[in-house]
Amino acid sequence: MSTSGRRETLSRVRVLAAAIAQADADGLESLNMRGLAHELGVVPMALYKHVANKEDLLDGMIELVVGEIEATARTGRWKQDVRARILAARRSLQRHPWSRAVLESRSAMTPAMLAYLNGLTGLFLDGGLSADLTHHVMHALGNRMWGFSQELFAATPPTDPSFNTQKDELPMRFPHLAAIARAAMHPDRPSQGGPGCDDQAEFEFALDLLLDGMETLHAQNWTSIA
Amino acid sequence: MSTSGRRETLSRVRVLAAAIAQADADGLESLNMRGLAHELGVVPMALYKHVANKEDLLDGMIELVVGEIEATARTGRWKQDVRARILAARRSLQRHPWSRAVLESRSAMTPAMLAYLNGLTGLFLDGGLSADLTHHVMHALGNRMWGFSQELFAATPPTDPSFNTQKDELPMRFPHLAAIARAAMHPDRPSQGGPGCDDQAEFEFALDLLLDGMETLHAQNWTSIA
DNA sequence: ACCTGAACACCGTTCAAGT
DNA sequence: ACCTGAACACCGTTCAAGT
Repeated sequence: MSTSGRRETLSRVRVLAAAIAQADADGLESLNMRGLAHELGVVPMALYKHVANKEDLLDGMIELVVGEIEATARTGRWKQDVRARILAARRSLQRHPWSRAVLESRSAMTPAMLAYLNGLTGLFLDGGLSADLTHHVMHALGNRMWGFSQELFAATPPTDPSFNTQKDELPMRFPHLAAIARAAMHPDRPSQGGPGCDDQAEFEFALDLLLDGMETLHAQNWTSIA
Repeated sequence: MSTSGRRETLSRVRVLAAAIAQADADGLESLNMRGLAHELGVVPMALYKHVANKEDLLDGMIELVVGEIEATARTGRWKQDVRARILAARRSLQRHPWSRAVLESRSAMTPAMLAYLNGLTGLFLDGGLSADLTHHVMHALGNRMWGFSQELFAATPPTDPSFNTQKDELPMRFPHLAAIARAAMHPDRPSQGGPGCDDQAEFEFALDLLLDGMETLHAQNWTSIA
């Protein structure tokens, strides 16, 4: 009952931190207001003093996580700096597997998100890219600017009811997929993200592909009003 | 009561079609089993004869929508063929604004998704790209292969409680974002997807950036075991 | 004025009672 | 055996009754 017990006084960041811990531990679908309140040793309604509702809770969680993205040191070479910054974002957000779904479900920007976007944009502009090109390459980066892999392609194939098929039949029906899956198997790589795929390597491949393309456009003095 | 009334006999595709219509009309969050049953003039439990549960319903909706992607004609030039196929996917999925969220929430592939992936992969392989490179470029395409814009960057800025700020203060806090927003304003473009952004143009810019980069790698006989 | 338990309005889905 | 209404086990959130 006393304030000196194991019960600390509630605050918004304490609520958000507990929510993050819960989502980290048991997944986003396990996060609910009642359980979160129980975890904090308070009655559910007590949470609503610190968050307006569940949407606000999710906004706050993202705000904290995005705010932790490391402001990487700058070398003056924009391509390297952008690369480092995005890989830093990836390190931060990968620690919270739920962050991708929550980020993508947000409809409004938070200050920390805007700050990250502003910083990334500044790296391009300071590198000499025009505002026009920078605007376009920011769009081209898309959600990859947060360091997410686009894991949909790597999702597991089967478990469909109408799929009453031996797994041996899959290569017959989808021979091209089988071919590239075989190619990915060849090297003895750590299997992660997909069958035989190195998720980090795939991410960096895609990022470098984009960055190199941007560099080429910049060198060509690309403009949208062609 | 008679089967000749306005009540047609229920089937899986009729359930799925009604669910798609509902999500198209009022958004994904408005889709629920009870309301869907009401719409179809049946009792909620009747749906469970045709879909195992709500997850299965969502799987089926995606299956139908992805199955409608046009199998575009082939010219023999892989870059052009991939471009056309992806823009066809975009046309199909853009008709259903909920499809992005549902697709990305799926953890297992459905047959129609595998068929689309297999077809797209085949365009690269038939174009002469190695299985190794094709595997990597499929990852690099990521969810853009479905034609989604990565709209997170274009989300609306404000509506944060701690953001007690005149909107005039935003350019001061995020000058780089203001600079590229100004650049996007310049031409008299149809505003869509973001402030002053042409969503379709941005999508094609990013797609072409990727395709051109892939072409360069292919010309260089790129391999992952460098 | 503040806190909080019960209650409300929803869900997806189970289950048992009816036919 | 099949269908279906009621019920169950959850939600997020409101609200009114306590202090």
